[in-house]
Parts: sequence; C-alpha cells; structure tokens
Amino acid sequence: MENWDEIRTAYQVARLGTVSGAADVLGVHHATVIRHIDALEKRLGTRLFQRHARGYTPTEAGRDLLTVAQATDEQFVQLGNRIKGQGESVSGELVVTSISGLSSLLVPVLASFQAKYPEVVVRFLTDMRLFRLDYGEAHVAIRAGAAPEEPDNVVQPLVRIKTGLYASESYVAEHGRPAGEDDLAGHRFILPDNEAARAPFYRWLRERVGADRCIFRTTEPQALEQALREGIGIGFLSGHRAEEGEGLVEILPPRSEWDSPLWIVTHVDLHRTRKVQAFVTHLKEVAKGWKLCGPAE
Amino acid sequence: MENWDEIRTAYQVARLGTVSGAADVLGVHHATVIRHIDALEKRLGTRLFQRHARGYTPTEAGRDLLTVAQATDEQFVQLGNRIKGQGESVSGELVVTSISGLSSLLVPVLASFQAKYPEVVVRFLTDMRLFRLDYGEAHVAIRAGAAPEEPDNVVQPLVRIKTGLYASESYVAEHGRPAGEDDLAGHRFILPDNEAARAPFYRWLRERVGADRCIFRTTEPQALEQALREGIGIGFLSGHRAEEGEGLVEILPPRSEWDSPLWIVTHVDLHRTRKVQAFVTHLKEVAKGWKLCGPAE
DNA sequence: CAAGGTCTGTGCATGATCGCACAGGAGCCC
DNA sequence: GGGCTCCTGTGCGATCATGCACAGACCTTG
Repeated sequence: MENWDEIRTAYQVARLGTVSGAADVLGVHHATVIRHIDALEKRLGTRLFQRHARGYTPTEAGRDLLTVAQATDEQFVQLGNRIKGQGESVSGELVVTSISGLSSLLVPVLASFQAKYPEVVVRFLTDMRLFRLDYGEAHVAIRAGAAPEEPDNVVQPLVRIKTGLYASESYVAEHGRPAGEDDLAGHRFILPDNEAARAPFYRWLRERVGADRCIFRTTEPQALEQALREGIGIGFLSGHRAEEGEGLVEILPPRSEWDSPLWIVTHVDLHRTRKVQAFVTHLKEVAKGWKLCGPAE
Repeated sequence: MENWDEIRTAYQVARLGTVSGAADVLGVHHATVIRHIDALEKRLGTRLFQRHARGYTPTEAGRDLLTVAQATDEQFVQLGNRIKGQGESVSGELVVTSISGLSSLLVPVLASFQAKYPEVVVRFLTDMRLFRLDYGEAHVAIRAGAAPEEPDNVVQPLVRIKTGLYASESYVAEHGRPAGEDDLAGHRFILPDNEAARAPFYRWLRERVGADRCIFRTTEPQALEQALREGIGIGFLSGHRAEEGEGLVEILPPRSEWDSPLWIVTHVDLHRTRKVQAFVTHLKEVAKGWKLCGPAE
C-alpha cells in the first residue's frame, strides 16, 4: 500500500465515478488516471472498479478505499490549512533560551508578549550548555559577548548591557570605599571562573589588581552576585542587576568599554515566521525602555 | 495539500529524523527525499524541518504532519490488508440476479451457500429489467435463453431446464385431456406476451394451434403459472415448477428440443475473485442434483 | 436514424523525476 | 588530532511517468 498518489487518484475516481472527471479535478491527463488505477489494482491483486463505457463503478474494495481516502483527504486539507495558517498566526509554542543571568531582564518581556498574544505558550530555557537552534531546540536565543558566527543563524544586535563596579554597604562599612580607579589595589574582589572571565571589564580589572586580591571565584553567576551582596568583596555587576534590591554601592560607574553586547539569534529557517518576528520586534520595543542599557551597537 | 507521496516522504523523514533513513525505508534515493521535502515546504510556504548535518528535525508543522500522516499510514495499511484479504476470503456481499421464474430453484442454493460461508451477506435481485453486471449491480447473473454475448462477461452453461405441457386437474375435468400431440387443436392455451414468447416450445405450439386458441396472455410469469393452475388453459411449464404443489396433469412430457438453457454470467473483473468462484462452484454442485434438468450443453 | 457529445483506452514523443556519483561538513572513536 | 563514518546537498544522464492525439464505444438529442 505504498504510493499514496495512486490512492488519491483512485479516491477521486471512486468519488466522481468517471476517469475524466477525476482527471479534471486532479489536474492531470485522463490517461494518467487510468494508469494509476491499473497499477494500483495490479499491486493489490483485486479490482477496485468495474470498467464500462460510461465510467468506473467502485467495487466493494473501491468503496472501502473511498471512505478511507475521504477521511484522509479531509485530514490533509485541515493539516494544510493549519500549517499555512500557523506560519502567519502567532500561536503555539515560543521557545526562548538565554544565559540564566538575563532572566530578570527577559521574564517581563516574555510575560508581556504572552499577554499580547494569548494563544502563545512561552517556554524559557536556561542551561549550562548552549541550546542549539539548528536542532530546533529553541526559536530565539539571547546571547551575550562576541557576536555569534554560526552559519544558518540570523544574528541581530539587541542592546549593550552597561556594567559597573559595585560593593555592598556592609563591605564599605568594613573596608571603606575606594576613592576611584587608582584606589583599588588593596581591596578584595569577586570574579567569575569560566569563559565569562574574558569579558572586557575583567581584563581591565586584572591589569590593575593583583591575582591575590581576587579572593572569590565562581562559575555560577547567581553565586557571584550573592557573594557581592553579602559583602565578601567588590565585583562587576550589570546595571539592571545592581538596581535590583537594596544595599549596593556604586564603586565605579559603568563605562562604555565595559559594555557587554546582547544578541538576538534565530535560526534562518524560523526567522521569517510571523511568530518569531512578532517576538523579536516586541523584544526590541521593550528594550528601548531599558535603563542602564545602551543602544544596540 | 496535493501530492500525497510527498506527504508520505515527509512523514518518514519526520519519523526517522534523517533523510537517508527515510530514503531506505521508502526504497528511493535520498536525493529524491530531499527534493520532495523542498517541494512540499515551498508549496506550503513553511519549513517542516530544521536541516543540520546530523539529520532533519521536524518543526511544529513537521510534528503536526507526523501525527496526521502516522494515522493515515496505519489506515492505509489496514485498508490494504482488508482489500488483499477480501479477494481471497469469502465474505461481504454476494449479489445474484436472475429472472424471477428461477427464484424457487435458486433460493435453496443461496440458502445453503450462506450456511456454508456464514460471513457472506446474500442479496438476490430480480427485476423486469436486466441488471447490468458491468455497472457493478451484481456479482453473478443467472440468465435463460440464448447464450449472452455481452463483452467483458464470462458466460458458462449451467443446466438445461426441461419444459413440458401441463394443465390443471380442473381443466382436464372440464375440457378433457388431449390424447397426444395431434389432439391439441380444440383446446385453450396460455401464453406469455413478451420476448419469452420466442422460446422454442412456444414456436412449436404456434405451428400447431391457431392464434384464436391462445385465450390468455400475460407478461408476468407468476400470473401465467397461476392461470395454468386455476384451469384457464393448457400451458408450458418448467419441470421444477410443475413438480411444485399438486393438481397438475402432464399433457406432453418434456422434449429435448424444448429445453431452455441456463447460463451463469459473471463480469470478467469479478470472475476471478474467490467469493464468486465459491458461489459458482457451489451452484454447479447443487445443480447436479436437480431433477427435471438436463446436463449443461 | 443520424449526428453530436462524453466516456474509455492505447501508441508515441516529450518532459519531469529519479538514481548515480561526488563534494562537503559534522560527529565519533581510537 | 587524525581517520572514519554518516549525514546532507547538487550537477548530470537515464528512465519513467506524463501529455497528446486518435480510435472506439455508448448514450442522448434532434
């Protein structure tokens, strides 16, 4: 029962009763229809139709095929409408992935997007590993750092995250507040312990402070911020994180050379769909109102 | 959503995750699979798969297609099994048609056939008009008279119905019994009024009896027999009908030149099916035991 | 009774589709 | 890291399916 096209032509013949009528509906020559029927019957070893000069009358087997193929046809038509409509409507799942440090920034965006398009189910994934867009794991990824260069990925700049040097009030109370850029040497610092350490502001810091002054290193961004807030040392923090909560003192204000660019990354296969486009434009729109973030590029 | 073969191809790709795997299952070259997918996506205007070096991952639309086509595939497999099995099993409807005069002969055959194959639903159709086998109106027709010569029909001789000249006891009591072939002139006769009048025994009668002696004519065989039994006149009757019931007197015994041949007619498209073959052999078998019927041909 | 329309069926030439071969890329195992 | 395997993707030639034209059969209509 392979070759579904022959089943389809047989279905039209059974439905309309004539080869010519089926050929018209199918948009092929009636000779093609005859050959399809012949091939199908030969493979099944049973006659599907009784042939006569006025047309084809389905046998029991032909009537059986008619009902089955009728249901199939309806299913396929509905499927086609769903798929064609889906590309143009904003519904179904929207999977967004990013590094976990951006969740406080992104969750409000996702919430307002879902409110704007109630039919959308939003899934926000963060994980140690990078989710791969080309395996269909996510529609949109928000990436930080150097511009991603994977092929088949569409990369757009979003904003530049401003980063400053902060300490907790408890730290300042105990160790004093550095007067400025040249007064950092004797202080204690908190640093990441992974590839994030290559960020420009960390390179800037290492040029001015000895390695022995970095008294706390962690791979977990969450732990880094917590250590900062508990007064263990001075550390870099993005502007939007520093604004959150109370008790942080700005040691050095953000500088443009410390900016960390954010990128919107989508797979080229999905980039043109209305759903992804809707989210990307929504994200960019909201990002315009973000304080402590510079414009894209 | 035309071209069901492409849907089938996409289904296998979605199911297996790779183009090569789908090509193996489908028995085609993997280039064909790629082209099918490309064509289908182009027509739908949506991507069904995310392409990457390790295979094809279905998108939402692809997953939707997967579930629909999965159900379709199962339906088609079941349909194929039903149709292939149907040709070899004896089940479903068996439609038999004949002239109404043969019903007393055929009904016992149909009954025993149904008992032998309980899955069969027997339909016995009799009508003034001839049912046309090439329109699929019946599987088997039992015809009388000259051998049918329609093309695409398989014609086999069944038996020769013996016909004699009979009258009722009441008629004999009133008008006397003809002594023999030469003593018919003064009697009253019952004749058919349609093409059945061309039967050989009626031609034989008209050569010996004046037209004014045919006092009762009807197109309805049932009425003819009833008129005979009620003593209106003398008439021809097939042997098996004369045996039925009481009160008939044989005026002249059956002659071989009066025999009316019966034919089994089947459409060539259905003739080879097991169901039709089973019925034809069953019918021939039973017919061997028919009294007052000569052997075929 | 004849003419016209509609249907099926078949040989032949064209065109689309398929298979083949090869290139290129990605992951895996040693 | 190098070799290996499995995957996708594309140009080209052969094959197969398709379209065309025509014949034949049947029914309908004037």
